[in-house]
Amino acid sequence: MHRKSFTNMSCPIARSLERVGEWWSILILRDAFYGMTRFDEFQKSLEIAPNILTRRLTALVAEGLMERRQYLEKPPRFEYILTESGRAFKPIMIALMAWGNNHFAPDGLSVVLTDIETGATVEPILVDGKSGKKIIGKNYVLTAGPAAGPGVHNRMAYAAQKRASPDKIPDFPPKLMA
Amino acid sequence: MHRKSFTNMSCPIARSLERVGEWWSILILRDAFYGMTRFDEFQKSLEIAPNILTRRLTALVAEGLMERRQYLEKPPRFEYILTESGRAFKPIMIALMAWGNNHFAPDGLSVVLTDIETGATVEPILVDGKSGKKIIGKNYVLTAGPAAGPGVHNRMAYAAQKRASPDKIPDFPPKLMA
DNA sequence: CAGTATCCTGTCCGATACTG
DNA sequence: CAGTATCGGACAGGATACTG
Repeated sequence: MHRKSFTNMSCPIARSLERVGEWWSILILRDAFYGMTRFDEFQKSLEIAPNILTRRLTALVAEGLMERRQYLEKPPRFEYILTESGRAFKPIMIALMAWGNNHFAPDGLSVVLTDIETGATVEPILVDGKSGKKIIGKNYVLTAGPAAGPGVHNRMAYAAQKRASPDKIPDFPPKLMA
Repeated sequence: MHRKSFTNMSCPIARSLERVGEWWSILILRDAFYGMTRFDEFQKSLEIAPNILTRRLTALVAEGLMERRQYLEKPPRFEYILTESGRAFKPIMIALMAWGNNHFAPDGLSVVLTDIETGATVEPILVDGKSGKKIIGKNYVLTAGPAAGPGVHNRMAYAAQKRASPDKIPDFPPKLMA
């Protein structure tokens, strides 16, 4: 992160990113979620140098998050649209937004999530899709999944789980026991 | 992002980050969520150069995401613990994890979220805390909040909202109308 | 154990000029 | 409109040595 500051600091997402890392790509995705598709839309919005934008866009396409599609034969014109993986990034964007709004919004909220049917402002929270319970604080831990190797994270996750509920320890990953 | 590849590519979070940007800081936060607090825990886990770890840790403290606390008088020993803002980053981490799990997990899930009471694996989804409705796809848009300025995002958000529900347009931001 | 001190390298980015 | 071509600078990150 060697930009002095992100383009639009009144955006809570940008503010969030300012705290954690790098991220032209994410800002491009953000604009894509706003509905932008064309090179110069991104360029004007982000005030990014054209060569850099090309680079980021190319990378996003290579990573499968965006698709470059010709929408005009002559003159040849292209647009950049989100792929399914790209669209699936939206919850992260929303989570970043919520974080920025709740912790780094000195001047009030500059972006909110809106329910398109009711027009109501949404308060995004994470829940367990199965149980419907809110995911908060200490009730949930990151743990090793079926494909995990025997790393230090697994050991810590296993220990955390054991501390919390000794009788409910799952049987994976087998390697953990070794 | 000029590391060749992140330390542990079997971690879906790392895999996610690989797609979007930079991020030692996030990996440190990840480990903090796993329960790590000490310098050498982070160092061993991340295989990061000590000077870089110092730099990142210092930055995280400066940004208010972690706190450096002395836990031993002599010899002086310090630990790094998440602040409230730091803990609030967890949903983003979870969202990143879910994204990685759902879209970039060629070998199966290596990290999952676990309900500490029941031991069940959690399927994290975003919902509206007020209405309880799932936040998916096209039903929700990022829009300008009360503190927003008259930027292009506002115009696009406004347009999107108008397209979706012409009768439910909110009265903010006033500047938008100007 | 918990860092500090140097030096070096890579690359991400910024600025600018130019093209069909 | 949608980029490509060059050049330069800043800083994140890497390697290594050293300290109380």
